[in-house]
Amino acid sequence: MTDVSRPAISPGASPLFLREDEIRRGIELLYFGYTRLTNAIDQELAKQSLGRAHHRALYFIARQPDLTVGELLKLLAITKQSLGRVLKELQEQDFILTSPGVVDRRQKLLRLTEKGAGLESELFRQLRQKLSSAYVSAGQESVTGFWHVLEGLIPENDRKMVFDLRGDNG
Amino acid sequence: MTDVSRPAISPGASPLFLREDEIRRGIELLYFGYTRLTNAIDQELAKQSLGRAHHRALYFIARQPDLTVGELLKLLAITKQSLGRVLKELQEQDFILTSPGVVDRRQKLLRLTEKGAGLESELFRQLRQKLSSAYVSAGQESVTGFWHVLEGLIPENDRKMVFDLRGDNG
DNA sequence: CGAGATACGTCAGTCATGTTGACGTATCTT
DNA sequence: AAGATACGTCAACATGACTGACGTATCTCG
Repeated sequence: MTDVSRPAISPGASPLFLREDEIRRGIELLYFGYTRLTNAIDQELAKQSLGRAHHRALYFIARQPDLTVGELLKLLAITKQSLGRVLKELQEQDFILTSPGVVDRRQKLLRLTEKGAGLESELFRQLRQKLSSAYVSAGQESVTGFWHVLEGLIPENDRKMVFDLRGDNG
Repeated sequence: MTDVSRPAISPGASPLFLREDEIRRGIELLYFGYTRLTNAIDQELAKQSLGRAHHRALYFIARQPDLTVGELLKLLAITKQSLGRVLKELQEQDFILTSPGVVDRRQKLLRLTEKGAGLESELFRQLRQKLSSAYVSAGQESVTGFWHVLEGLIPENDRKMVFDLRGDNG
């Protein structure tokens, strides 16, 4: 313990030894990065008189066609009343369509119309532009680090839900 | 072009060639990671009858004591009417105090009271818990990658503002 | 000095998105 | 047949954003 220039405990041994500034930097970058990414599509959404809430629904339905209302509720973590309004508006404007569940007829399966798929892919295109330029400027190794840290922010109980978005379809 | 199983151009050569799945993964992790991190302090805020908007103001004032209203407006990117309400409530509940600008008396300098500093540090403690456990589980190299990608999401024009939060004070 | 720009505040109305609570109906499970 | 589940819906309300208009104090500069 004669060398005071470094902690006796190796960096990263425990969360308690992380410097405050590293945490604040993460908080700030997450805040600005997230808001700037989502800003990227606000104009396009406004053209269709839609908001962020509509986009989130649209996104997950695109990601998992024939998603049920219950599954979407879990992903969005909002009340069914809130989601109901959003889905109603999306349906009225012909962005989504629904069908009764095949195995369980109480369920309602959600799917994009052609119009909905067109909008979603335009919105995705704009998000991809921003995100891939960030990926490219940071480099592939940074990208996997980016993923790993974010995965660590998701509580154990929610991880399966998030990971299940990948793999079982496109 | 006889091998359709891989693109002819090497991965990462240009943003256009990034696989859709890598982009969707980023969008989803950013969404879930960000919301789960911010969820971490909702209960504590509710105890004080405050919301997320109050926390954001509190956070930046803690980060840059004697911040002006105009600077805070740029950081938050909301209207002065919205911010006005938030600051008024924070002041009424004795979390912040203001003083006229020294060099320019039109300005209003914002600063935390002792009570405000206490609350901010408790909220920070909870955010740090979540974020440092993510940092530790991902490893230091992942953390720098995480930072680099997020920096790439912030438009050139905004970067100085974000980077200036560091360095000139704690 | 005086005109205009700037920093900040404020009144008034609106919108988007979330909440709680209560109830109704169809369908599935046992 | 009874109860659980999936979904819908009515009503009231909270939060945090917005636009537009206007007022005051202070600074800057010709």
